[in-house]
Amino acid sequence: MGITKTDLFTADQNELATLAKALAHPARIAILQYLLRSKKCINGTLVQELGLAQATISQHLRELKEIGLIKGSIEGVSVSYCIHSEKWEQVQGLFNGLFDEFNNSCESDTCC
Amino acid sequence: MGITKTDLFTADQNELATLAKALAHPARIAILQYLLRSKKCINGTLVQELGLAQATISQHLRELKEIGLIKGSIEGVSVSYCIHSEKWEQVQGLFNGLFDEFNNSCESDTCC
DNA sequence: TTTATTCATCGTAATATTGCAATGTAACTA
DNA sequence: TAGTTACATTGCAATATTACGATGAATAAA
Repeated sequence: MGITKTDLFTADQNELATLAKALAHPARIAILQYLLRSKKCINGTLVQELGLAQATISQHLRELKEIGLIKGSIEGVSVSYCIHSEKWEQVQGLFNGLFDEFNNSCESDTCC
Repeated sequence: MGITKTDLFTADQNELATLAKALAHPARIAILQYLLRSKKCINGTLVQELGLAQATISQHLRELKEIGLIKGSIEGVSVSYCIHSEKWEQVQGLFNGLFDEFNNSCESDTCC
């Protein structure tokens, strides 16, 4: 049915899945990496950088913005995007929470 | 067109996106957490635990297996799944690589 | 051998995602 | 004001995902 049954899961599970979905496209990974390295970016630069159409980039930027991973501020004619630090730290925390469950349960003893 | 232009991106970007996609569903997060906590699991238990149909769970398990995050071994009538440790560590490494770019570039100075 | 159990696979319906051309909108410029 | 620039939004086509009933395959028990 193409619709996820979110009511079956915990808030954390849904949040983690939603964040993972935001990262689940190489263009969005590339945008985030570009942002992390150059502090900020604009749509036009990314069109040159990534080779996708302007409309497509804009759509990916909107997704990242809706999730809260990035924020954009108008600078004259163009829009400057940058990482949303607080959210980014929260994301790191959630993923590390998952990874820690592995490190705490599996690394020491022989599981499977 | 519903098809990702993977050729525009690096291997790492595509790999990270593919892994994120595997985590981009709360049922798969729940399965992984259950596995991390109880070392192993079988389809039937997850049906009870998650409340999704058996066919649906099987499909999610297959996705996780195809990516390499888990592995399954036949135990009589049932199939026992468990975390694939090596792959899991690799995943951790890739995500941490992304997170580190943030920690190295943003945390110290005032970016945006 | 028949029956039950457990999981995988198939087929299908509903919905979501990806990508882009075309168009809309807001701000700067002459 | 008219034109230009930089993005956003809309509308659409192609493809992917999610979910589940029905069915298939393999093992164990009677």
